[in-house]
Amino acid sequence: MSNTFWNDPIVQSNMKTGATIQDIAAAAGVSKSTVSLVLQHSPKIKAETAEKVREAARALGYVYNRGAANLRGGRSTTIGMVINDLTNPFFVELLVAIERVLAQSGYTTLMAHTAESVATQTRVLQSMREQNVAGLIMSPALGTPDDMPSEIASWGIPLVLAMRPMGPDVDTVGVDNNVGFALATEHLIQQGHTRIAFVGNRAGYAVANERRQGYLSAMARHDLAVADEWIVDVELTPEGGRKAVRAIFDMKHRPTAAVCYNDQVAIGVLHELDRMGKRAGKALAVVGCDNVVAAEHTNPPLTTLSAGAERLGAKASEILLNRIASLPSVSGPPIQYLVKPSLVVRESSIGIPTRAPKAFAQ
Amino acid sequence: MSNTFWNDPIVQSNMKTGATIQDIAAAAGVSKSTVSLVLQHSPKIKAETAEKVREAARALGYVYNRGAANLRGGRSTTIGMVINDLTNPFFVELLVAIERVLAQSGYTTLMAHTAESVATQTRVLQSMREQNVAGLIMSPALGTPDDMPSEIASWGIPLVLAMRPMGPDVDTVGVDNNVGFALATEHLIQQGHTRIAFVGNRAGYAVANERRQGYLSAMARHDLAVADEWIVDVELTPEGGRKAVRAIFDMKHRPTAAVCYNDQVAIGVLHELDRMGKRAGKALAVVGCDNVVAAEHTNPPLTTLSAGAERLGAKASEILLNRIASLPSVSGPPIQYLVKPSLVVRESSIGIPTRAPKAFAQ
DNA sequence: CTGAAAGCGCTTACAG
DNA sequence: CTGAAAGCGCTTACAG
Repeated sequence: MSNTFWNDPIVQSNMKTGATIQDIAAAAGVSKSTVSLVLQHSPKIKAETAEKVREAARALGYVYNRGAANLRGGRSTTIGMVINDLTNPFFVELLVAIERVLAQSGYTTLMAHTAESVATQTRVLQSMREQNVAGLIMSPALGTPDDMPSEIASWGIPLVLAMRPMGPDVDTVGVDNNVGFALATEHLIQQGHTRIAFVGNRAGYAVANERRQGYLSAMARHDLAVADEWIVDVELTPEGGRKAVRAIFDMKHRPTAAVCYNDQVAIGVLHELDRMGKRAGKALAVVGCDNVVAAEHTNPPLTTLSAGAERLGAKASEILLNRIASLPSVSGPPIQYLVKPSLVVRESSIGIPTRAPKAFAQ
Repeated sequence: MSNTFWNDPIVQSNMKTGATIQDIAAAAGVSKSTVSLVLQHSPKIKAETAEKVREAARALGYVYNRGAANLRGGRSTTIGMVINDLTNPFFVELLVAIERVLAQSGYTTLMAHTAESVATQTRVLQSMREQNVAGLIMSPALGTPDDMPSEIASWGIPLVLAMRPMGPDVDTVGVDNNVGFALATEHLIQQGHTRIAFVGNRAGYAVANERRQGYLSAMARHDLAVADEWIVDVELTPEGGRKAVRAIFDMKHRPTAAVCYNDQVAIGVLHELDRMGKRAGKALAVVGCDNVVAAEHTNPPLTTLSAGAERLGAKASEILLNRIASLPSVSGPPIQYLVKPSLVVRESSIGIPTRAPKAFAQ
């Protein structure tokens, strides 16, 4: 086991297996029941007894075994979080916000990343179910089957969707994409643009449809025609954004502005413009969506829609915790919490440095 | 419970509490023991019996209760991951890599974020201990007390540190910062620079010391003097990088190049240069560290040190899984897996666009 | 090849 | 205010 030729890494190899409430009971001269109640801060136990028990627990280096408690009590204090894309900083900000709120409420977060794979997502959900999670927050992978929410419901596990709605019967936290993208488009129109592209089309996916629709409705409202080629179908990545710029500069009736699906795409757009020796805001006005932290530090800084990952994450946690608290009954109608985004105007859409970025509320 | 004024969200409120192995045993006409063995794919059970049991399990919609199994079996299949800073994409890439490897090995990842708070970290570790994690991977918060690793060892939980070493007795996965920053500095010297700044000094922290030391050793090796003010002490954030640029352009003997603590800082440097109407690579050659995905899409693209978050994460998981497998004994000497970073050269350090970035191995 | 029994560490009625 | 007893869902020797 130990070897004379090296120093073992500091791992306590033959620990006495941890103390249990049984050991505490013996040490304190009371019963297991009493120890358990003390640990739960029950008012039923006399203060002196409680103190004696706590003292014994301390002396024995006792560690509460939450798994055992959950098994016996029929509860669970872990919550599963399933994220489709952690390479997008927006989802990381969301994750951090959720983890913080849940931790404050005494819950532990099981984290899983699907990388937009439905197969991975299925596996991960199965695993979380076996881990007996008390609830799930999920940003579903693209292509998730429509019946996934009701399948999860049949497991008896409350579910809150984040950012990607799947119908009115599922608790959801997200963004009013239609309103947001109309706002972004209006901003560009107000800057005098009439030929405006939409970059990052993904026909068939709800969120993409809403965003495109918001853009189209603003264009229509101002009687601005939209050429087919202006709806640029590229991947929702920086690389997609770069490709879109090349496409745009090949068009005969070239747009002078572009609304991007999200900041990831917009960052690619900014990058390709720079590589071509062009300046965003001059050669092409650019607007993104999500207001990731990095959007403040792009060159030039990126104008973008903001809904507040922090707030959305907190709301998702709150809804889920309420559902869990009311089990086994259901505490009210399905909740669709949709934030109307505001526009954070920076240089990428207006061509001159703004020293004090203004947030225009919708 | 149900209300006539709204459609309840689809949450199964009065689920029959899930089937257990007991139920399966009854349905299949065998004992609990047999069911348990079938579930573990034991070769001791006859194929026909196993099939009959599996059939019954399927019919009852049985879900394995991993918590109960772990309690009885004295094992644990969850691993805790404690990350100091998820706003830095490098750590996200690391997290994703680790989570993927652990999931493949049948482990579930408990995730926690400390935001560099030692107090939060202490709380989080306590919670993971109560959750009975089988092991811990941790990127410790700045200012973590030196005895934290031995404290965790005394709990009997294997620990692997990531990116931030805490002495030779603790299993660690990380980067040879000294070698890396010497390499980065040499690169700038080869470009003809003689006045080179180091941006992002944090005296007293091991990693910062190593990085500064690597820079200083390269300068010394080429007999280049280093003015005190060139060691720029700023926060390790984009904002810190911006501040550093302002400081540098106020110096009388102004440096013409800067080695940055990490990509986050470098991105701030690039940004402030742009705001001042200057071009990185021309006005100031810039090198970062981490090779985050975004470094490829900055304007101009960022030259940076790369150690491969993917590889580091995989290695950390592998080391931890080996330690767990060998418990309660210790499988060998402490492991210090230090990657020698390579330099990915892009435009920010050379002033002209590189179409095909080359990676110079150390 | 399969079953009966004990027990992982805790909580929760139920008595007293 | 405290204790004895049952049991959460599983695994693991031990018999047969």
